[in-house]
Amino acid sequence: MQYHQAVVAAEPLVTALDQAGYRLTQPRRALAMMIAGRDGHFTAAELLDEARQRRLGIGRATIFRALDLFADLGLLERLDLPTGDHAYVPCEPVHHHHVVCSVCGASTDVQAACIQATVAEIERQSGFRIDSHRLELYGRCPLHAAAGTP
Amino acid sequence: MQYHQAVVAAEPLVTALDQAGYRLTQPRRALAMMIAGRDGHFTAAELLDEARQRRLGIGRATIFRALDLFADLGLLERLDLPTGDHAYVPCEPVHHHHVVCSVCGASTDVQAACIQATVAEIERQSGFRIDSHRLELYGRCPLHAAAGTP
DNA sequence: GAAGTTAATGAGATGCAGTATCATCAAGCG
DNA sequence: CGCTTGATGATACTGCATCTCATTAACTTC
Repeated sequence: MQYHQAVVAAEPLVTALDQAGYRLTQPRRALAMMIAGRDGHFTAAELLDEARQRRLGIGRATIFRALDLFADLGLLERLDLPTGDHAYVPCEPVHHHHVVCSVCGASTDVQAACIQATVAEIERQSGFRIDSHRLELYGRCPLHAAAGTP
Repeated sequence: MQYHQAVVAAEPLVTALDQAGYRLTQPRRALAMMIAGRDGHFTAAELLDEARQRRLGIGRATIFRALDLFADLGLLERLDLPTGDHAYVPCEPVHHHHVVCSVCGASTDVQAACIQATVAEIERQSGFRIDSHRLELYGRCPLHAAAGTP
């Protein structure tokens, strides 16, 4: 059983496409449903598998295109797991960070306003002008916090 | 001209291999030199090119194995650029973060002790137990700070 | 310094993620 | 209904990374 985060409904994805002027095609609707049905992060390969198993007849290119599209619209974010895999996380289109459970893969978004101080400190330390940053956190969700204490 | 960070000497890489019980082979020495000669981050592909141009006769598998090895020993860290490319950065085996210049690719390490507070805040917010995190910062180094103000 | 042991190597094959191409299809519009 | 054009999917392709395995050479032992 996975740690439940609020399951994303499919409608926001579909309506966002509509509002941005993209066509609401069957493959896109199907992908929106598949994404909505997932907790936490998922990979393109997982969606490919699911689509194939369900005989939806959706091509690989379409899946990558749709993921790119959702990412452009800020509804998905692509993140890099420590394993080197690329995963996607459904999220709100505001700046935030991801916390990923290393046991079950559940993830959740967090706002970390206080990181601005850290960024400022780093600008001072390095002399760089920081434009953007990515903070990814790995740990164990409440249901797995007891497992394998490091 | 790139922003100069301290160029890493090859010896630490070589001695670390020795101390960890690995053999000091010619390809590994050559790669240590190549890595030491680079500022900032580099990709596996760049090392492959350099090895080929110099006719060192080092196989691609050897390069990837050596990079893995150095990464395991904590002498290199693999990081994911926003473009999706994988790069390696020579670094000290202590926890730190990387700042990467988006103009010239120069990078430098920073310690961000104050991030502990941020992590604690996120643990509280999310209920997760955080084991590790990665913070990657993108911006412009002192030499390119003026370029393309966003 | 020579011989033996075995980690390490390199060439090529293979796997796999992601992209490009392009003829066909269907969403939205009138 | 029919048109226009964005979207699709089959296929081929690219490029990074890994696997396999026979050969090589680094370290050990004597």
